[in-house]
Amino acid sequence: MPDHDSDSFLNRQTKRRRVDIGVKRTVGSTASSTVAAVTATTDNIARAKAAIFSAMNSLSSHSHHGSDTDSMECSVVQPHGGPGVVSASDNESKSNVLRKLLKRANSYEDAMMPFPGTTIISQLLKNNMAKNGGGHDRGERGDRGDRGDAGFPGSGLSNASPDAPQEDACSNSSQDSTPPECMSPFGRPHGLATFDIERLNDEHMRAKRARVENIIRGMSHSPSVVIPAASRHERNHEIDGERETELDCPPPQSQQQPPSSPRGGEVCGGSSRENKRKQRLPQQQQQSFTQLVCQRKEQKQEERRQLKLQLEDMQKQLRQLQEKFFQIYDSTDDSEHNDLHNDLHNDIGNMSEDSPSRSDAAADDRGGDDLRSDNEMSDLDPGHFLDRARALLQEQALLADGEKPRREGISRSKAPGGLSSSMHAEGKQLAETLKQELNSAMTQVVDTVVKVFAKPPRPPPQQAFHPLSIPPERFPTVNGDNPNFHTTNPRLQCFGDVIIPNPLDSFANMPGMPGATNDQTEALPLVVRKTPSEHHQSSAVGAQGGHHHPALHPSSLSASMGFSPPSFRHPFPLPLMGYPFQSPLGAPTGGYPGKEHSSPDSMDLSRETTSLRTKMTSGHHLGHHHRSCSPAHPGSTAEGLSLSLIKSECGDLQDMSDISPYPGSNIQEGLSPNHLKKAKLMFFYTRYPSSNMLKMFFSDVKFNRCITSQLIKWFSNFREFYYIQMEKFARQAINDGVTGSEELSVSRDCELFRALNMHYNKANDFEVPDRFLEVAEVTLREFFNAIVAGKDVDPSWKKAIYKVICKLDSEVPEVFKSPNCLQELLHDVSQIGGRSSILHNLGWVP
DNA sequence: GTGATACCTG
DNA sequence: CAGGTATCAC
Repeated sequence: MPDHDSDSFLNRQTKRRRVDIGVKRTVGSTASSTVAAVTATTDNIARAKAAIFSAMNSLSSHSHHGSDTDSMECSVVQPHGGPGVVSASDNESKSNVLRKLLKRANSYEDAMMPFPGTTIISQLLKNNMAKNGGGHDRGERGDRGDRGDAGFPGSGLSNASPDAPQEDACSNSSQDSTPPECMSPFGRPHGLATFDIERLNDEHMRAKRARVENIIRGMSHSPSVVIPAASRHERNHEIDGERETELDCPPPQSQQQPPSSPRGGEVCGGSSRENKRKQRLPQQQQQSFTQLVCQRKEQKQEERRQLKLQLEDMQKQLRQLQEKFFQIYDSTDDSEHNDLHNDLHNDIGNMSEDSPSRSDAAADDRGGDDLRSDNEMSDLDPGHFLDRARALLQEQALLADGEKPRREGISRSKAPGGLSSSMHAEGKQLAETLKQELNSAMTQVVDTVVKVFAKPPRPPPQQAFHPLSIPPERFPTVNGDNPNFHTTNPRLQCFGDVIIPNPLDSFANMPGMPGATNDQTEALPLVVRKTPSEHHQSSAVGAQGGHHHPALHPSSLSASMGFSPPSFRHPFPLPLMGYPFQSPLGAPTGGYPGKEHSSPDSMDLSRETTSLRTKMTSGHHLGHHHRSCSPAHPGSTAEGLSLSLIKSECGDLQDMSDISPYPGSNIQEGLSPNHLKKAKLMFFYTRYPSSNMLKMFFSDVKFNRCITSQLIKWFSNFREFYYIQMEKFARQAINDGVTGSEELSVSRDCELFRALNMHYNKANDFEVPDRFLEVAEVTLREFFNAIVAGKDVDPSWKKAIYKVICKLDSEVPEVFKSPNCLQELLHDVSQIGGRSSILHNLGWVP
């Protein structure tokens, strides 16, 4: 609304300005121009309509213009001297009415507008007034007249009116600061007796004159006359616009005048021009004066016709409205109908009166009605009253805008009063019926709305858990895992997660999850779990079991292994997160002091989770445990409510698409210590893994930007340490007197290797591939040579080495692709104890 | 502008 | 190991 208002306001202003300007330009065009202008602006139209509507009445019935009216009109009217405008003829009366109406419109506009009399209407009025008053003075004079209400000095239309006057006018205008509010000056034609026609003629003439002058001016731009426009003040702008301005300010002027600028802007751009114009005008005017007058008359008549038509139109509409109004009552109660009818007629009759007086009259009538209505009201059922009011409102709604205002007021006021006691009973029934209907309608609407709101966010409760309950068949797994075990297709889950169900719903539904396995039952709704068999299948390598939630599956291998497969999703989605939560795991068994993160900030959470993870790792390597960072969170609630998942973190929905290609495995929200360990081991094979590779080998992690970045960062850090060690040992070798890189070698016994192994394979439970030793040796030599060559002076001297090393990456054994690779590898080592088995798994053993 | 990387710092 | 920043390539 505000915008609209402001806009409208601006528009109005603009329009107004424009109009004003237009007036000035055309000046003389008055009637026609005015009409056009009026039609041009919707606002004006609306007002005009209202005015006309009221005027309509006056025209049809009485044409008396109460002095009150004038007084009411204040700014505009008063100046005129109200009574002054006595209508001698029908035409005159009409014109007066219109004038009043227009005045009103003006008053409205004035209030809004910076400039008082700028409105077209006001100008029109002025013109009319001017005619009456001076009938003859040229526009210029009129202007002056404005300044001095009393003045109206130069009534002489005298075309010839000399320049002096004109100039004066300018100066005067500037001097006279006729309050803009009062455009009336014009309006207040002294010669009230003069006929509208005359006035119109005058106006037309002036307008035409002005136009002609403008044209002439434009054509004959005589430089000779240049008068300093020292005194021009725009307050006159109105005047100028109509008269002097018209004359003085040529089109250019109008152009120059900034619409927005207040009067000042209105000042004719070039005083010189004005002067010129003024001087010339007289001549010009004389020439075409006759023609102008004729045209003016015609225009005016046309305008009147149009206005009449409009009024008639409105009257028709009013009748229609009345009919409708009565119909309503007819349907309800005849007796009342009559009353209402009468009332309405009375009102209408009042309306027909002059608008101003009408309003008063209406008020009076209303007073009477009110009294009556009050009495009746006491008997009236409130509901009844409301119903009636509603009906009326509806009716009104159907009607055209312009006219309604009045009617509404009337009808409303009457409505109550109109209700008769007889109607009371029936009315009650009607009211009841309406109430019921309304209630039912409202109920439906509410239900609909509720449904709409409830559904979108996430499918009803059950849907929320769909991932779990949906039959496998419907969601074929990508990796070909046994569908039966894949109730939790990662991808599906992800999508499902996107929509966050209402926590309450989730809880509510939890118990009844259909088709939920035992795990599921225990588990949280969103938790995705695999059955033991599923776990095995899910892993490429096969073998690991442990995807179960520790609590649920304490015996799972995972528990024993450092790696716990993540299979559990957080049941409670955080409302703010647009993302699903997979709770990584099981750590949750409550083993972790983990914190619950209710914080919506996913980013922070992610970091936090990571940190926690890291800490946890270092702190306690919970044997089983959490693979994902989020692990910590779940902890607080045994249920695994791990809000931690919240961490969907960085997770952009986009990232969802990055989900690992291996749906078979459970996807975790974050990286766990085990992932770190795995990454370290992978470093023995690849120093520069691509993001795709990482996704491949960390298929159990839901990849998103954060995860990817983190993994990359891990490897970056690994490299950093690696190269630091290489440089360190290279320099050490140099210091030790090593002369050639050939002398350098990296063996499992060397200090360098131990340092590296300690860093990447602290537990030393992993057999470092020989290939790594080779790469390490190459790297060491590169550093050695570079340093020896003094390349280290170059800040980027290591880049060359990096290039070499990055090409030495070897393939990472498939086993690493398994989420449970650590379990497998370590398990084999620890449980089986056979290194050979591990090597075998890694493919290192033939 | 973004992502990847290197480098530095804590 | 993570955070931050700078650089480079796309």
